Amino acid sequence: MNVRTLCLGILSTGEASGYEIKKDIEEGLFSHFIDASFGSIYPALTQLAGEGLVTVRAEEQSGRPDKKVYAITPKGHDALARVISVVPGRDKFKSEFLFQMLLQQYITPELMRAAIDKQIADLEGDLARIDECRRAEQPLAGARFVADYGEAVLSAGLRVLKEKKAELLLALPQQAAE
Amino acid sequence: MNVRTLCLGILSTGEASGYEIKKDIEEGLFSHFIDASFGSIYPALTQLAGEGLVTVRAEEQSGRPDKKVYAITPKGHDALARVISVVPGRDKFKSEFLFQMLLQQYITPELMRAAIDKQIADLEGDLARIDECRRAEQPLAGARFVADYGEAVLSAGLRVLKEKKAELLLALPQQAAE
DNA sequence: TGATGCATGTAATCCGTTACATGATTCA
DNA sequence: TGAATCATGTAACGGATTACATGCATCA
Repeated sequence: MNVRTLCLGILSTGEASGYEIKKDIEEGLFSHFIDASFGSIYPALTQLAGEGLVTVRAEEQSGRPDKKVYAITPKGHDALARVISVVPGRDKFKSEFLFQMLLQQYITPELMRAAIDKQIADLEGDLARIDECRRAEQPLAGARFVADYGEAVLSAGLRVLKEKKAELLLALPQQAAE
Repeated sequence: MNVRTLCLGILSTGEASGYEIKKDIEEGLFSHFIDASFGSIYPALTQLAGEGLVTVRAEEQSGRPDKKVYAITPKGHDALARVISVVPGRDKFKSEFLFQMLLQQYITPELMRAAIDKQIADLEGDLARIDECRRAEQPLAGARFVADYGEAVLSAGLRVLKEKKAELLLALPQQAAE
């Protein structure tokens, strides 16, 4: 699933500018299972507009570039329905953290601790974000399910991490645990 | 973290050919948080050998191309220790499945059911793989932790999915649930 | 006899990130 | 005064996937 489809999906919930789409991806319900940068979002929107799948409207602003507000068209809805109508591919999960834990013999106890603490902070941050999304009323049908799924997965990881942290640090050469 | 480092990491647990490395990535402990294809593994190994971070030994075989067995060198160990000694980046999780669940209004009940069933099968497959890894004795220090973490995360997702499956299917337009 | 596993490699292509370019406003 | 937010865009570059090329052995 590419940025093109992602933009179409977000626009299906209401009009938005490229900048706002980026924020949705970073802070919204999409945030914990999708990524995209401006460098891919802006070209995707231009392309989508060129194909008539979205419309553009320039909103004038003082002291800033015009805000380009995109809205999905019926043709865009059709295209979205089409690309989304295939059995989805496998989830992809990449974790430098787990790679590091596997190869812990090569790192210092300090780095080990820093890595674990960062991971805990990341997970807690993600959970907080999901919580916020829950508060805000979501226009999407599956919002609650996605929030529940994300919360379950993230808090399961967090739980294991907190349980095993002391053990992981104790197993290291010298140096006491926290 | 790139395929180069990944190969180095796998070779740190013992010598292997490119083909075997691929199998490790697909079936071993690495499988649920890393991906790589032959198209990236073979060039990475050639590069690594060129830099003296690994050695190559050709094992003759009947009726097949020589098997090239790679082994990490002290220089390779140093390089691995160096690249691994930074606080890891954020986990990256991509899920077409969750995207589809969010946009469920656009898909048919049949596809919905197929997607959920596939996700359940994928998760169960991953869990079975972790279980197998646990049985096999792992040379890596963090193996147990990574297995525990992976199992917790995957089974949390699986639990939610099974709990909400009926609900998800009932929420759809016509068509009865299973 | 046809799929799957073993075994290596290259080239085209895709898709995306990072960095750069520009610049006003607002908050601390 | 310096950072963060708003706002859009391009170009260089990187990194990996996919498809192609080759071919024997084994199992069902």
